Amino acid sequence: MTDKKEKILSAALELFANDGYNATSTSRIAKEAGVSEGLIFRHFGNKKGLLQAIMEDVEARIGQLLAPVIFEEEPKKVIRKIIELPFSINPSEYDYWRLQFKLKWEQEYNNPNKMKPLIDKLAWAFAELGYEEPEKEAVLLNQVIDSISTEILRDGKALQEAFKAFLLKKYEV
Amino acid sequence: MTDKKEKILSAALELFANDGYNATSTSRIAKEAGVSEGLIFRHFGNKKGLLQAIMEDVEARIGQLLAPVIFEEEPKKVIRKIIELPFSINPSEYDYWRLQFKLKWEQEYNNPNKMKPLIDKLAWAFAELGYEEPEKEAVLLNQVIDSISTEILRDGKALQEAFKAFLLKKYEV
Amino acid sequence: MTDKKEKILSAALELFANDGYNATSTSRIAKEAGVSEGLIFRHFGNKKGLLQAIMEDVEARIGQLLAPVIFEEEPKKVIRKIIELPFSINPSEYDYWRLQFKLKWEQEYNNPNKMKPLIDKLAWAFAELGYEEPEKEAVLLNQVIDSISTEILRDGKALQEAFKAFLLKKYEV
Amino acid sequence: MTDKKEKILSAALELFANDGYNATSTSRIAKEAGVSEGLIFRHFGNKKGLLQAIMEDVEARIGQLLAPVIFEEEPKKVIRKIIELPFSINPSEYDYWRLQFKLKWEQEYNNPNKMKPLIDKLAWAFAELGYEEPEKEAVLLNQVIDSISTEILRDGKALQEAFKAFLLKKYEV
DNA sequence: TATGAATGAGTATTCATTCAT
DNA sequence: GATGAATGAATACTCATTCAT
Repeated sequence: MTDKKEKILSAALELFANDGYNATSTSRIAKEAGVSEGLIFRHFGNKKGLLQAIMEDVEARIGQLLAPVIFEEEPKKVIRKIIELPFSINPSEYDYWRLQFKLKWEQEYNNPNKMKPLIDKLAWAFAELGYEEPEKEAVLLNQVIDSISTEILRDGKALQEAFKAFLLKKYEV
Repeated sequence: MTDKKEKILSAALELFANDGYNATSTSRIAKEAGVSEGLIFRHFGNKKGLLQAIMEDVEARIGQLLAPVIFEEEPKKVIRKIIELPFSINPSEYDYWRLQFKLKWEQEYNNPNKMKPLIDKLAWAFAELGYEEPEKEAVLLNQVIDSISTEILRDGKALQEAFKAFLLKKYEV
Repeated sequence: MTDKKEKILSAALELFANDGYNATSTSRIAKEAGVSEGLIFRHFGNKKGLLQAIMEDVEARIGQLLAPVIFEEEPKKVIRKIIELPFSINPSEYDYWRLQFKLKWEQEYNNPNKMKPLIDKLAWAFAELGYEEPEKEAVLLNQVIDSISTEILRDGKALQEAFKAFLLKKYEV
Repeated sequence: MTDKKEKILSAALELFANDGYNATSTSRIAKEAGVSEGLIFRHFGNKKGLLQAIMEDVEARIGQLLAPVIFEEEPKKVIRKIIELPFSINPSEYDYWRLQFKLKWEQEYNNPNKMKPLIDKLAWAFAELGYEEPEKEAVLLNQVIDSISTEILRDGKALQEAFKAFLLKKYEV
């Protein structure tokens, strides 16, 4: 991948994540990336193609983040790791996540199955631990994690630290 | 309020809620409302003014929806009512809520204090019921409600009904 | 029809006729018409719509030009009038005709039936005059007229005047 | 001439002939020719240079096609051969001719003298055969041939075959 | 109040062309 | 000879907004 292509990707990620896809013009991306506007289209075909290229990165990163949870074998640790998940995101990667969350509301890019393996793993863990309705417990915890992530991405992680402790205690993990 | 002004408001609400604020042009709003484009500006000054007018409606409706919870005096009923909240939204009002949730991600329009009275009431209820960390429990439940609302607005309420029962049981309300 | 709409039509006609449809940009049309570029699209939707509006004018004019021939009742006069046809076009209308001829080569706009009534009338005249193969004679003369028109539109009518006399004599009309 | 240079020429010929010079982008030519866009400019300097190179080919082919007429010594055969001319074009060469005819309307490339030797030869033949106004007869027949060619290139030769017989008979050749 | 003509700045995208390799 | 990255100007078209009526 050429230098300029990467510059386009990172400028676009930042702008899409902060201002939204529709509110970001290709001309601003080009300016921010220090690149001619035409180059965006040579590399990505059109604006949507640029977004898709970024989303591939996003999905790769989600995979990386989820891996340690998916491959954890001890039920309690599974739950602990999930609760810690939103806090373990490197702030330098917040833009990826912010974009991911923003796109939830644009049908075209919403992929609810992305979190499926995580929920399945959670359900397994709750079952192991003898919870009565493990699938529902899994969905519930996933929702909480989702909300916490949203808030961290919007307002930073400081406010939520206390909440993490609360959850770890509640789930006894 | 004149007939045409109302038509503009309802056309704009629908379009903003479904396609997003930026992706909706004033010309489409005018067309959908069966009104000249100029009239939008006569009534609301500019596009942002139109959004603000709609958001005032949205906030009024949130108030109406929250009132029965806020004024409930029995702790268990407070919690039950909150859990039932997202299911009690009339589908004809989904657009208001969808818009509200979409704008969460556009800083300018995000007002995190909107839910403050609800969380306070919840905290009070949990305290009454002897929970150890009532404020955190309140935040937790609010987050879950938030997630469920998101999913209902996106995919309809059918899928979530089972989950409601699960929560009511979990909180013993 | 508003003043500015007409100005757009006449600027576009001139430019399309001289430089061709593809080689004429909407921005140049706007400049030539003394009008904002956006107005072209408000009035005609898109560039093709503008061309179509012009072509409707063109066809109306063709109709007007052919009428005296179509309604002529005397065979010899039919032929004479057709031969005189290309010379009777008002130079102020050359742009309409030039455009018409240019578009012959763009499938989308080529309508070979436009001349059908003329050829039919010619065939009738030749039949009346006892020609052996009146339909073919009609096609032949139509072709000659077509060629002459082409040349007049390109180089002016002076050069072709002598040729008109030649044809009138040849057909004894 | 290298392989790739020829591929560019033939791709460009096809596209220019069918879509027109202006409507054909260098990038499409490159794609069609299976060649990098830069190579077009290496070989032909610019887009116009490419067109000129093609037009040289076109003119060579016109020369070849006219030769048998020009060198014919028997007047009747001259006329017969000219009438047969548009039918004797190999369909694999239609693109050359189509382009030639299309460019007639773009002043820059219109060369009305290209047909001069043919018209002169025709005039000579008509004079030999005792026609009263041989030059005018020559121009007339040339025009007819021109029209027939146009139609053959647009719609194929089948429709015009009957017309050829008619002309041969009319001119008694 | 309401319209519809009009605008100027902006949008995504395409184009012919250059240049280092 | 050939490529592919890169550009700057242009292209068709859209947008929010103004204004005379």
